[in-house]
Amino acid sequence: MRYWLMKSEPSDCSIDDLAAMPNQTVAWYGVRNYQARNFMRNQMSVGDGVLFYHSNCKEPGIAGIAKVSALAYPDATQFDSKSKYFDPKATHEQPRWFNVDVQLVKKIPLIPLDELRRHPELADMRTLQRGNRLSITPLDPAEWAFITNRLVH
DNA sequence: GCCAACGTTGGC
DNA sequence: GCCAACGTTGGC
Repeated sequence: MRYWLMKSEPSDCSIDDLAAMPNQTVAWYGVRNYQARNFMRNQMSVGDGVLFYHSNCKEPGIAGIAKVSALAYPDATQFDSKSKYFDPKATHEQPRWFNVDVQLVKKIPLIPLDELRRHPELADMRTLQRGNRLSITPLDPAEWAFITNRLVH
């Protein structure tokens, strides 16, 4: 059992969009960064905890709790020439990109980024580090516990 | 819209 | 394998 923070642009898929999906589940397609892909493909298990983070928006922060609901499988958009995520170098025999499914556990009152930054317990969180751009980052169990027990109201 | 930071690409 | 150029991310 591991814990993750996963960024989503609300203009693309917000917490409310996730809540409106069938089974409140979304395929986390479109990741085109090898480190983030490797986290999904090599390390994620069904049941892993996910903090659903709104990025690149007016109020960045944690918008909900979710979980991994399906192991990584080939990202369908890499084969779709009409998709902006199309990858001509990917084949069905040798897929390059993978995604897990993420299912909503609960929407929470937004925990803004500046609040996360105020807590010394979270000083080492990868997402808060200078220059970090990874859309998927692992969380320490202690960080997960602090956020879900202390910051979620 | 700016721009710092960082990943990727491709010529050599 | 180096590294400059370029593209993207994402907070502000």
